[in-house]
Amino acid sequence: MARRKRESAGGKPTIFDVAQRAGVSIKTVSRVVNHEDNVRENTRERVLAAIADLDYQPNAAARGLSSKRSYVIGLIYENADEFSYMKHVLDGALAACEAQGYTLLLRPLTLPNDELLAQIRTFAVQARVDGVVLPAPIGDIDGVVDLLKELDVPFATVTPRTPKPEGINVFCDDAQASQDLASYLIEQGHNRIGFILGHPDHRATEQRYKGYRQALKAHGIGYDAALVRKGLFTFESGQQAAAKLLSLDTPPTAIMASNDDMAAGVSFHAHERGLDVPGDLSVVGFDDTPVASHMWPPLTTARQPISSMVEAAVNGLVRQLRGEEANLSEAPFHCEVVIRRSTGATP
Amino acid sequence: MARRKRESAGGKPTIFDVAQRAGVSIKTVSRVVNHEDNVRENTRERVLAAIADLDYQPNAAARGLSSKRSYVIGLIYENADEFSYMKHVLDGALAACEAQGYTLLLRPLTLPNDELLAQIRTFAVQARVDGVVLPAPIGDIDGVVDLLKELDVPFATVTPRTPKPEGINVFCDDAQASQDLASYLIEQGHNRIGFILGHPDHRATEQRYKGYRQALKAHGIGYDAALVRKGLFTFESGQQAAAKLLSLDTPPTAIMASNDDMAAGVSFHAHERGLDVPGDLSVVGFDDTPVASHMWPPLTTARQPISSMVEAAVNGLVRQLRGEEANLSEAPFHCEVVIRRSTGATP
DNA sequence: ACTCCATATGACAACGTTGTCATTTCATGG
DNA sequence: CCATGAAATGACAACGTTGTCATATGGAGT
Repeated sequence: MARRKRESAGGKPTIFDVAQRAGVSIKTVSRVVNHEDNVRENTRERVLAAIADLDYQPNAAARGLSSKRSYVIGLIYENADEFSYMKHVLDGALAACEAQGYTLLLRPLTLPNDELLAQIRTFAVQARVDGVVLPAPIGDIDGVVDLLKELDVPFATVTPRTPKPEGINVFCDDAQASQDLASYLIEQGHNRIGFILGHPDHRATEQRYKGYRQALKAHGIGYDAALVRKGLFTFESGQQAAAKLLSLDTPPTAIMASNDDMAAGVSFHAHERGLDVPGDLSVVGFDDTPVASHMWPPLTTARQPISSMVEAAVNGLVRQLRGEEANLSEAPFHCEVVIRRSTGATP
Repeated sequence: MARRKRESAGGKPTIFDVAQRAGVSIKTVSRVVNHEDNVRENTRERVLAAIADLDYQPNAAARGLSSKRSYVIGLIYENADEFSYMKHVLDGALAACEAQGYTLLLRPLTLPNDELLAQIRTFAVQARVDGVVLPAPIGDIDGVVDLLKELDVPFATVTPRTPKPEGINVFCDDAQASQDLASYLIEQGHNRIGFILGHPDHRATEQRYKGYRQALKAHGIGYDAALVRKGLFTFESGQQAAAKLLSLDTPPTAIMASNDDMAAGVSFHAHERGLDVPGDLSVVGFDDTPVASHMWPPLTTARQPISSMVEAAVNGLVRQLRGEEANLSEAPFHCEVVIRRSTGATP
């Protein structure tokens, strides 16, 4: 007269309650919940009705214990002060995880970091994640991808493509966007355009630099090494690079920074020198972070669809975890150029 | 000759492996792992050694299934465009969770939102969180706290204190910091000081307004309602409020905005009008977000120890979950005033 | 040495799923 | 009407911990 287990106590309904109500075995309920084949339509409906009636929610712990999967995806990221890029990463990752029924587990890391690989190993093993997403610059770092392969943890990177991409890789046309920005400046009459490189550990750095050179070449403008300075993607490094560039005997009339923070630094320094932007100096950034539209003057820049890229990465990862084809498009995501008031015609 | 279970397969070591190696029962291993009493020092050491030898990590799913706790803390937050406040919230929450052995589960919400309570209910029930952290402005919203009490989900709020605080509440001295900022302006010679209110749903809004009025009163300056404008904590609302204030017959010589984004809007608008900051207009913000130090001129503002506050909230919550006294200090956290170049003497 | 009690340890049954394999059901063709 | 095999369903044992309760151990007091 009674099931052997779960005498329908006051707690949350379990798979037994649903099975009893639908008049089937727990295994059939499990099949319905997990969208498995070989369930008669009629049966499926009865089970779904019982689930709805009882407001049944599968117990994640039990599921994880039995299936040996955690339904957790790890997001390993650089925890820099500037977080606007990561905000978009987070939005995309959360949206995709939610849609796929996965939980997102955050693992911030500080860079540079000698123990990086050890920390990632600990995280990957200890947290029992089913897979890991590696946005730039983490996915760019030597050894990270190899480590995850060694640990046999599925992963997806969101970072400019390497010659031989490993695992799932989502990327965008940084170089093209950079070229478009530089071309725009050239069309405004600029022919001495300063360029501030990004952090050398970010693969995007070389892509953006490449676009700059391509634009010069396409317009027949000679390359001047004095106009290219190193930077670190920080506001301060942008200030410093701007100071050097504007102290040249023939200073540039426009400066392209490899990201918005450095561009803000350039603009800040120009103001300190009493220069007008864009009257005396045009300034260009990259990323379209909030600071780009809120600083004065607002910044001409390029916007990456970061959330969508990360969503695509998570979706690909989940498909792989489910044993399906990862099935990622080979085409890069497209960056959009945003023209604002920080750029104008040659003085 | 063999245990009944777990013939030491190739997989991860389990509590059985540790028990065998240490020559004790699994229950004793469990006791050691969970820091329970009544384990002889000698025994504890043997178990710990075995754990270290095998690199044993308890299985979270099994633990959760057995103990009926998830070891997950939910963080419900407003997913605004501007994320610098949330970055600090996140840092604090992650740090505390990591230290306490809990996992953080993120639940972004968009505001305003008619289905807010339903969404929170779904999250709290479905995600099986052990507790929830509610930073401002979520913790300020009518009904949220009551809902969690009804659901019997432990929670901690990080938001200005109400007359009768419910659950764990962590807060800081917003009003005092605001008063200090206003006093500083008055000491610089300003006596017509504009004030831009924050979003009416944030409890911090009234606190910061209160500090402004207290400073006026303390210095014997009359209150002028025309100098106080509504805002929404956004850049745009700051611009608009500044436009109104600067169009007055006798415009203010300084404007206090209730946060940095609005202050950036004020500064932006001042530039559009051709005004010099701080020569013609002093501008003050609140929060010390990255934009405050990166905009031109850099912004005088007040900095809250948000990470520490959220850490304290999580720690209090965890203590409560463990059945200990929540044991929170009654003293508010202290905000620090940061003087930068956006403020100066009266023109 | 012996009792007694607190302390330390162990045996074993949950916990709620999924995986494996056995069994039933159903349509189909002979 | 029966044999056949595929589709549908079910029985039951994991999964790795913690909670409960029973039992062993050791030291203090006689």
